[in-house]
Amino acid sequence: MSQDADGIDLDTSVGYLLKEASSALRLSMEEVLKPLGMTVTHYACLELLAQRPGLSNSELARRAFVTRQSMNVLLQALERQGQVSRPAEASVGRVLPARLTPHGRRSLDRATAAVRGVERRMLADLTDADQSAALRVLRTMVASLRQG
Amino acid sequence: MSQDADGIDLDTSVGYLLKEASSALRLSMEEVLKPLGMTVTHYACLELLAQRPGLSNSELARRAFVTRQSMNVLLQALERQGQVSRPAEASVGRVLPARLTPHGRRSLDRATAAVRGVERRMLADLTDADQSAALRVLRTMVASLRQG
DNA sequence: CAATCTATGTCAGAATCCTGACATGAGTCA
DNA sequence: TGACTCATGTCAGGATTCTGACATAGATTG
Repeated sequence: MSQDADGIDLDTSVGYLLKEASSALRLSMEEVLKPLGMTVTHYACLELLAQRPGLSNSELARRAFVTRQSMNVLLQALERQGQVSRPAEASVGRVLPARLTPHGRRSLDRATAAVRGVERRMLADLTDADQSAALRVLRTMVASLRQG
Repeated sequence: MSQDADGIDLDTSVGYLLKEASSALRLSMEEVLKPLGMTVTHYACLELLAQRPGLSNSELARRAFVTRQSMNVLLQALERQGQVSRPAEASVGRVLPARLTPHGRRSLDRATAAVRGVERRMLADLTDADQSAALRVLRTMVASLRQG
């Protein structure tokens, strides 16, 4: 039964539970975003632009955990829909800073309300101390993984 | 600055950090599994079969967080490679119980060692109490999300 | 100053995964 | 018993995402 002789016990593995929780969260988000005609990456992109206006395609990709190629096709679609605007040419280097249009802002507001509901449900049975602990532990794990 | 007026603050959002941690973990796992010619889902499938021999394709899919269609093409490939065996026809219903072959078992052992190293690094800076708290909090979040 | 390195945006192709659908077998219930 | 529901394995098609590659611009380094 020990983890040393046998494989990794999935029921007590932080890694497996991390994947499970992340998967459940993504599913719940897709569920509430679908009626709004939005995907999770789509929402993430708008939310990122709301908090850091002028983020580049590559930066958005990194923070949304997709490749810049994927983010670029999304940005092109969002530009076509008038939710995001980018200058025709770069003022410095090759970076094209993206910004939310008023239309994109309205889309985001609807999505944020929906997503906030999901996050609230996810945290409903946790105390404030639990949530703080979760933040600290998750940040520690990310840092440890990255310095590999 | 409040979460009520503005959007969701990504830096203090448990949901965003969950995705970030999960993404970092997946990246690290891909990194160590690639030299072994294995994907994360591939590894997950073998690990699941080691712990619950006889799991069906659909069950494996659920526990590996992919669709049964995706798991099925993986299982077919693993059968071709001689890592997994399934009976030609079902003895009851349509369920085809899958099992690890000795060859699959050896592949899994190599992968488990690699993955255990990743998980160990991820948890290196956490106390036992932290890890217990993480397990409890993650389980609570999963349960809350599922009863939506 | 020149060479190298790094990072960006973008294009094309391939791989992956999912959505939709079908037939089959088991359980449920009137 | 018969109708209904549910779950399984599987096939085909499409959508999404990634891998690889290229030219370009800034930073770094000798």
